[in-house]
Amino acid sequence: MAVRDTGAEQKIKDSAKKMFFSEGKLHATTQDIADAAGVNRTLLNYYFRTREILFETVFKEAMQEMGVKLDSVFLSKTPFYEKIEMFIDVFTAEITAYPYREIFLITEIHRQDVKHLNTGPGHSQIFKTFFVEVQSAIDGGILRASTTPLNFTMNLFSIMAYPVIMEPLYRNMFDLNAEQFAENLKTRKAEILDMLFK
Amino acid sequence: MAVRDTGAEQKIKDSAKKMFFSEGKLHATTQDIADAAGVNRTLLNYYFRTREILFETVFKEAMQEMGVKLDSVFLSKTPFYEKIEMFIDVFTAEITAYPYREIFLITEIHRQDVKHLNTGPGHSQIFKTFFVEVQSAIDGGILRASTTPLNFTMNLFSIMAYPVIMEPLYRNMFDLNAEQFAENLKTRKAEILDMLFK
DNA sequence: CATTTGTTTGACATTTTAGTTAAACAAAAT
DNA sequence: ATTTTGTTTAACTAAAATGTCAAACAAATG
Repeated sequence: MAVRDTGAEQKIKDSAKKMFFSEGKLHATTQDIADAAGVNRTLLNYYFRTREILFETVFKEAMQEMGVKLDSVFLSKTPFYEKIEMFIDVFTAEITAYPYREIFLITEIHRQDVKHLNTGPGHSQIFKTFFVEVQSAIDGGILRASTTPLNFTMNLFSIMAYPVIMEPLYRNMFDLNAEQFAENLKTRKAEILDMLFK
Repeated sequence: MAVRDTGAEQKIKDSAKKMFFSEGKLHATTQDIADAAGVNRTLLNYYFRTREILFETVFKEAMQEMGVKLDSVFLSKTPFYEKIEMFIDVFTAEITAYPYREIFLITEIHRQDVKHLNTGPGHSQIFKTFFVEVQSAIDGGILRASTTPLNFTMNLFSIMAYPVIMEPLYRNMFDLNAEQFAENLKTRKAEILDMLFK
């Protein structure tokens, strides 16, 4: 049978991911997405039936991509400090590419009718395992005694993600241009490690 | 002249603030807002002319309210550590009441046409003053030498705001119910202070 | 080269949303 | 009691956005 695959379907998904997750255009319409992809809007319906399904598809793909990458870090047998370093590197790459992905999820969850909120089930177990490791680091004196695995993990996510998301606001508040802000972000890995570890 | 003021205008603003800033319903329509306020949708147009103006109005009000509160902290003559404690208390109250306010701003900024992005001008100067204070704390050995005023401030914002915003996702990822999550948030002030200060 | 199969388009229908208008209404002032 | 002024509503218009459909198209297959 003839399988042509001119790449339109992929172009649409890439375009949607870029608008939603990279550019933060949470109100993008199907027309916006089609235009950015350089295809006719009807193709969105041809490939994905409805706009909702397109949303689900790209979101699930994005979450799964991240899941795979984070798992490769969390499940590795590296010593704790090096593991966190790896995590920072991987997560920084993710958040830089898709700073608004989680925000997209949250706003979709909060929309009138919640249909596709699943972040994937297996995650909870992986974090339980990771939390044991963090607890060992606390008990072993590598981390501050005042922290907990949950707080440690949330802090880590927060410190890496939030500044990237808030860039437009922070640049205004702190009077920084794009270069200055980008330059500062680079200095943060060392800072984060120093802050989290004792 | 007859000034009746049945409170509809205020009800609309409160309803909009609640939907956008508290509940994170960034896609709320004028009908949604009117319904939640218990008024006829036409009243939104009567009082605010357009939906855009309503957005601007509630956002400016919300930012100004926060500005006043933060200024009262930043400009107070309290010693540095106590000042940060005050800040955490004030900001926690703010972020609990309006967790999605800044996210709303960011998504509006990223919308096709950027019209009302002004966060207010005076802020930049206030932060410059605060940054001097932070630098003194670094020089005085109260804060880690590896930090900078900018990083210290962004970390503070991040750690407080992000977990609240991400609650629906984190509860899923970490398998927590609403009570467990709320309980944990309460433990964070001590943790944050311990992490930020040497 | 005709057929099959998947792809793409334009035209249309439907739904949703924002904005307008004129009239009804209610309370205060004259 | 009537006028004035501000408030509220229903009905309507206009625009924007989603979804459907039939026909055109292009490449591989027989």
